[in-house]
Amino acid sequence: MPEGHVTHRVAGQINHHFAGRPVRSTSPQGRFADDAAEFDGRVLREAQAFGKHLFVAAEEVERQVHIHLGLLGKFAFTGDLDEPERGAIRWRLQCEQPPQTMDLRGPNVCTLRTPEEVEAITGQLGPDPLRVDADPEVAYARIHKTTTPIAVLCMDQKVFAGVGNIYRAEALFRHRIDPFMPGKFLRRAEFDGIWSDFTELMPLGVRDGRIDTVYPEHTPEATGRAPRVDRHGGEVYVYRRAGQPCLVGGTAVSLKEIGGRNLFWCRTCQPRSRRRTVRD
DNA sequence: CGATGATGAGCAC
DNA sequence: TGCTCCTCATCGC
Repeated sequence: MPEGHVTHRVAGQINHHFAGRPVRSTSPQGRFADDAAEFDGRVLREAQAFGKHLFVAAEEVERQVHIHLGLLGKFAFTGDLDEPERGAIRWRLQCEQPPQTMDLRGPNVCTLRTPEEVEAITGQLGPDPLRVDADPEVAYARIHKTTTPIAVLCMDQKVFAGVGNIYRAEALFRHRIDPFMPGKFLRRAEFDGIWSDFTELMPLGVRDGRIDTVYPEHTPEATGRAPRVDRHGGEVYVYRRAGQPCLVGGTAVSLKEIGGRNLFWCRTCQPRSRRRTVRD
């Protein structure tokens, strides 16, 4: 479940359940065993998310656990200290009081990083809409000087940290932006719309644990349509709705692979723009 | 460039 | 039963 809202949500859960408490740290699967042992018996200090990257610090340990979920990684929290070791658990974190078990499976990255390495990783990232210190001007400057399509830029972690396939498709739809528009031709108002969508929608994703992007007038309750059924659970306009009617105009939603990822958009609501030569 | 791999839920067939 | 996938580093051509 890996867009930035998941990482930030998990950071909150780790802090809630483990921060300030001594932990058991193991790697039932074995691949993280030596590193996990460094945290074993320590007091957990803090988990922090930067985009899709998660860092966990413990007292008296210089290095931090660095986790990137990739496409498949998942966290599972339970209040059961005897939770069966089902599947390949890369990292298991437990505390006694109150009882809590956290299991991490299938991450792209799970390793210890020195403070210098942590800084190098976070320094590569663009502004994260879920962090209060995020500076959107950094993202605008990068978009403003390239001919790369805006749909690709929205997924570039050096432009927006934490944004993934769903939020990019939905933000572009909500602002009726042609996904193939070169970044340098994006209008300032369009950029502001994208950024404000990320800063409004992603915190809702952190809070609810699902991605909802439809305006009140397009919800199932407002229109009488059936709720969406998909693994991600949220109400969206175009993501993974290829061939189905657009919720606004009825046009079949389009799908095209671009940059190795599936892009969903509506050709009617997000028409190919007239040639643009001047930014405003 | 494209292929590969971490891994398992959810859904189509 | 099999395919997809909210990702991205790495490898080979």
